Amino acid sequence: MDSGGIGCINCVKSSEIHSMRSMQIHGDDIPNATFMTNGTGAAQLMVVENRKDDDNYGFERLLHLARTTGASKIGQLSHSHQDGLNAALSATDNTCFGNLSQKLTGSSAFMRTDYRRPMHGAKELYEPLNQPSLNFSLRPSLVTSKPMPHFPSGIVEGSQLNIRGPRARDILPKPPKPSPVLGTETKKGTASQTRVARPPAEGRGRNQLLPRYWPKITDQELKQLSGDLKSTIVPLFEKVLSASDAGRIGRLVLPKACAEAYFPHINQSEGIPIRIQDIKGKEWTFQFRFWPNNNSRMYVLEGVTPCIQNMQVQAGDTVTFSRIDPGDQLVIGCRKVTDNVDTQDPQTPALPNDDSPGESSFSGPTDNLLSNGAKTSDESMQQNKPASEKKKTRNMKNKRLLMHNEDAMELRITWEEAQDLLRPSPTVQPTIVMIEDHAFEEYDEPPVFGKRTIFTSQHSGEQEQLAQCDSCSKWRRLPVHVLLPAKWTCSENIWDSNRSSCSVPEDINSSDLSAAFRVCKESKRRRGADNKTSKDGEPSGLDALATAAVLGDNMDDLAESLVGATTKHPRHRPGCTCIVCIQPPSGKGKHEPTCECNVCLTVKRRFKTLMLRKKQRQSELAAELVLGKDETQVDLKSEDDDIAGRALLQMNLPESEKGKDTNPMDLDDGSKEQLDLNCHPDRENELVEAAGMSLATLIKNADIPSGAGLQKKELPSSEPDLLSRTASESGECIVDEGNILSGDVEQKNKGEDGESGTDLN
DNA sequence: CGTAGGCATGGAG
DNA sequence: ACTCCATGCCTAC
Repeated sequence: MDSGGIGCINCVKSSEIHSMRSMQIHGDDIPNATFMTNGTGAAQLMVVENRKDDDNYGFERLLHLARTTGASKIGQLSHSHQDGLNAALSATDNTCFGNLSQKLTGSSAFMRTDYRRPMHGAKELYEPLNQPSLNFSLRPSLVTSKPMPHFPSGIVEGSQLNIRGPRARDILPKPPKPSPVLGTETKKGTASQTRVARPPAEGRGRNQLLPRYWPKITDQELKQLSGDLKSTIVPLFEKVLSASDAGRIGRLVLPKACAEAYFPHINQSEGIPIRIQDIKGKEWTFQFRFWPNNNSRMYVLEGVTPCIQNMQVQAGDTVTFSRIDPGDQLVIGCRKVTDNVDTQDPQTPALPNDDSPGESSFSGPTDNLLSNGAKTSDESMQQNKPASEKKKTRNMKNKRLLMHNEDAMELRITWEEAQDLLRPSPTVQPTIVMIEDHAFEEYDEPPVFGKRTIFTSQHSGEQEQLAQCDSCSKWRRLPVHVLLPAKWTCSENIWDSNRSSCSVPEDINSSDLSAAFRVCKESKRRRGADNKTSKDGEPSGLDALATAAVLGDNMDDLAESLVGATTKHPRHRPGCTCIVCIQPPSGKGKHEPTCECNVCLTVKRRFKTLMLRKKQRQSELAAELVLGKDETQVDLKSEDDDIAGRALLQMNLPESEKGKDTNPMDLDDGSKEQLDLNCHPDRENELVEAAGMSLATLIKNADIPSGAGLQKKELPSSEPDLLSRTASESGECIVDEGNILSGDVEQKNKGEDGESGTDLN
């Protein structure tokens, strides 16, 4: 069960809870509920927190809810969430566990839903329960907005919310394979190259190992390694090297749980010498020891510098620890960041590399973060700052990067929009269960994520549906009742054989399309207006930008420049018209600040317009600046960030969204957004780099003095805020663009135009 | 003064 | 509230 559970249940059982995605729902009676998935789609939880420390009424309701709906388990969450989760997930019956009445106080209660469809590796646990899948449909009044990355995030009032368990499978990464045995081939004849987190091997307390330390060696690598060493290799754990690990001090901090699980037990702080082979069979001797630390221990391997240098790994790269089986011989290996671009565990913090020219969003080659005694770029950059600020900056950077990795998998979409994408089989009627005045829909079959389409009326008054081909991006008319899968192409247009090929021209003229977009947009706006309560009466940065976009220039020239789009970027779909894909062949990389290509001109022009409007607003806010200077500055710079982000973001919108009559920057208009469930963690870098312009460059070229609010160096690193604002204020979430907005502008600028950025301050 | 060793600190989870 | 751990920092050499 160990190996079976690791891919799923154990993900939840372990401290992976931190990487779970959550959404909060405020109910009338249930104070606060959180929906969670473990990132593999393996387990999903309905968590209801009891916010009143001295009140456990929530539990009784939960219990009732769980029993009524057939949830298999109900339990409580401790404050750390983990104990409760572990206990609850370990329970196999349908009862409560533990001392709930006592533990619930000041804590939480939760129930888990089970699904008819067994999750990966969880068969034993799930199937015997034989529970129907549970789908929660919450009344509009229950929902509020808090982003739930991974799963549709951001909740908009006024919508029914269906939470359907197995759905995650459609959009989440594939769960890890439960095959800890080395040399195991997953498919006949070929070893898998999929890099997955493997369950930890046997060892003391291995169940406590954080998944980020789980070895992520591919079957192929494993096979090769085993072959090279002519032994069976058991991957134990791995660690991304921190700057200090790779530093010349030569101390590699070992994760405590890993050290205790797989290294010899040591009683003395001085520890013991330990011999570890590298993958070439060369033997190294390190001192394995610990430092007392807060009644605990901190394990380090000392003297690793020669080995680190020999392997030519650096901060950000991963060192792996394995064991030769049988026996206790340890093997140290490595995996460099560049080998690993597409397979980085989203939870694994990668070290920053501001200068890397980016094929990877989280880190490229980390040449300047190094170990050989030279000042790293990081250090150099911070040289003149006081220590506290250095530290702060460093931590902010780490935090930001961590978020990038995690957010890479985020799906920025509102719950309301998610509703539109849910495609339960039309023949299946949900069972409505009323529990404490809350209506819950229950479906036997998992729903399917559908393609976003536009419903419109023809001149004859007949309703029709417009859908965009994922291959050629042409819009096709479809019968109104049609439910499309998430991916749909012209060839699947079985309703119109004349237009069932991408080669057939679009039969919808642009004005019709624009009109349809407009209708959708207005409809959505109306809904938004009904639901949204203005926070402060001030337009947000996003709104200001959208307004600016409306009042600013049109995008015709950009649209023109998009003709002849390429698909050179491997992550982008054919027909993608993002700034990367529309690059001229020679334009890979940089455009000079003086470049006058359409792309650059548009970026510059739009940015200039936006900055002018920004300036105008600043003067209007002058009085407020005097009154509450600091606070306003924070707001302003956030808005600047928004503006810059959106100016760049705009460049990445699909061509279809750059219609002449539609406002291409209006993120409120989700109707015309093609939901893209792919994540493009690398896209923000590409975007800016492809344009060859940093924010600072843009500002310069916009020829606008940086105002009081424009403090480029201090662009906020609080991406979640920005992102949640994007989600909640605009009511729209965009997968790719969410990343663009997530602070990489700053990184980018540091890398390409750091000095200018500083000057802007 | 430079460096290494060892512990302390504080952010993050 | 608590642990973990990256790294700061003090002290001895």
